[in-house]
Amino acid sequence: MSDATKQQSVAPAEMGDQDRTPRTERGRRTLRALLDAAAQEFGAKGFHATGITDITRRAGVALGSFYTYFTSKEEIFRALVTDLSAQVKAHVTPHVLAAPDALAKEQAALDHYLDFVSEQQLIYRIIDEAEFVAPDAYQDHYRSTVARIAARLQAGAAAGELREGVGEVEAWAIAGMNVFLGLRYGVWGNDRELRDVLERAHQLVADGLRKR
Amino acid sequence: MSDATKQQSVAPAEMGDQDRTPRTERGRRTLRALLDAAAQEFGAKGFHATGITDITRRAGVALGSFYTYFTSKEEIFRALVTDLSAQVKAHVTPHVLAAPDALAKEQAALDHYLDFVSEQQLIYRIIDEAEFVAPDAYQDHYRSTVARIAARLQAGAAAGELREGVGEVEAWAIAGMNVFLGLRYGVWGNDRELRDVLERAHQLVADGLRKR
DNA sequence: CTGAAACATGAATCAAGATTCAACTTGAAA
DNA sequence: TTTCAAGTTGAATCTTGATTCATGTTTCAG
Repeated sequence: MSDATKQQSVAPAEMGDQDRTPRTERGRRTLRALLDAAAQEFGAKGFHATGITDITRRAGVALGSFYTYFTSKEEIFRALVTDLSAQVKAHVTPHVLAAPDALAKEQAALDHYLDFVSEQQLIYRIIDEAEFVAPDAYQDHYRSTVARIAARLQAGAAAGELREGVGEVEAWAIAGMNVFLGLRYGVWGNDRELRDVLERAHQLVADGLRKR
Repeated sequence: MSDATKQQSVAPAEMGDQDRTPRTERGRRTLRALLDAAAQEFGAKGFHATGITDITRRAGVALGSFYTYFTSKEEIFRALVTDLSAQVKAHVTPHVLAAPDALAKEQAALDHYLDFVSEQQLIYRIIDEAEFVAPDAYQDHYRSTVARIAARLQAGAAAGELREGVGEVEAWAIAGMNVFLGLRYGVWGNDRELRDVLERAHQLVADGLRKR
């Protein structure tokens, strides 16, 4: 519960009006409790089905306190998306950096992405629902994710490990592949071994479908 | 407007209660108008932001008439998802059948899927939102879509055109790829030439990323 | 110790919008 | 023609739940 939103610096929360950043230790604790509770509730029931009261109840906080930290339900959702996006990145990046070559990097990325999704199952759905609740946050997430993939691919090509000319389109394709595999085998069902999924996907990315 | 939901046989609409299938020509016309209007409204504003009144207003029908045909907002949404799912299939299948070999079939599938998405932009988002509004309809859609892809791949392998052993996992990967490319280049922006996207994606699926 | 400034509280307010319903029309079968 | 099932109508009802606010309680700098 208290690790859904670990070391986050959270939202600026300045929105034209008052500055809602907590000034006290007590305040920071409450804010954290609200974010963690919101992650659980939104993750389990979705944006529209969860009420502010659900969030405050789970956080062990009075209804009115919510508005000390957020101006609306959308605002906390948006903060959560930003935070989760950073978490995915933080979870995956070190393993990518540690991988020896371009193809291994893509495999590592998928591997630890599947990891994260499997662990965070419900919570991960928040990012997907953002497509409808906070489209800009959703686009930011995927645009920056894909930008990182594309940069890796180009570096790999420059190093002579990948075909010349790979770039943005290939990056979107890989991102889509990863997301669907995560949804199907990480969230919907744990039937098939993730290791098997990983190997098959990687073979596809590396060498395609054609018989040789 | 009147072609978003062309020759559909629409929903059974029997749900434990009365049979709401129209018995008159007039009734069938109204039902059609409601479905078309709903597709427009849901597509443009999303499920929660569109009211029943928005739908009936656009359909040129009184509020109460809605409940002659549907028991709830969710029900019409579900009917729409089922219908759109069938439309995508209908749009893509003939071209797949016409393609000469396994790889060409996958290319044709992506090609005409991108087509459909580009044409139907907003409307297509309905299927995506179903992940949260009608999860079972969403799963049905993708499970059956993927089943078709997997069957094609297996047939291709049997014909000696594809690697041995390709199947479900590869099919999910391809589906994810297609969906993301459709979202990025079909819905979000028409910047890059779809032909270029198509070629790059196909090369990836056929031969992978590795330098040879 | 003391008094703002921060923070907490939850009943009351308010708006939106889904659903119901009783009265009215239409159209085609008899 | 007549009649009735099918279809139409929109004002009224009902729920739900987000947001406000007036009133307490805590914290901490000085």
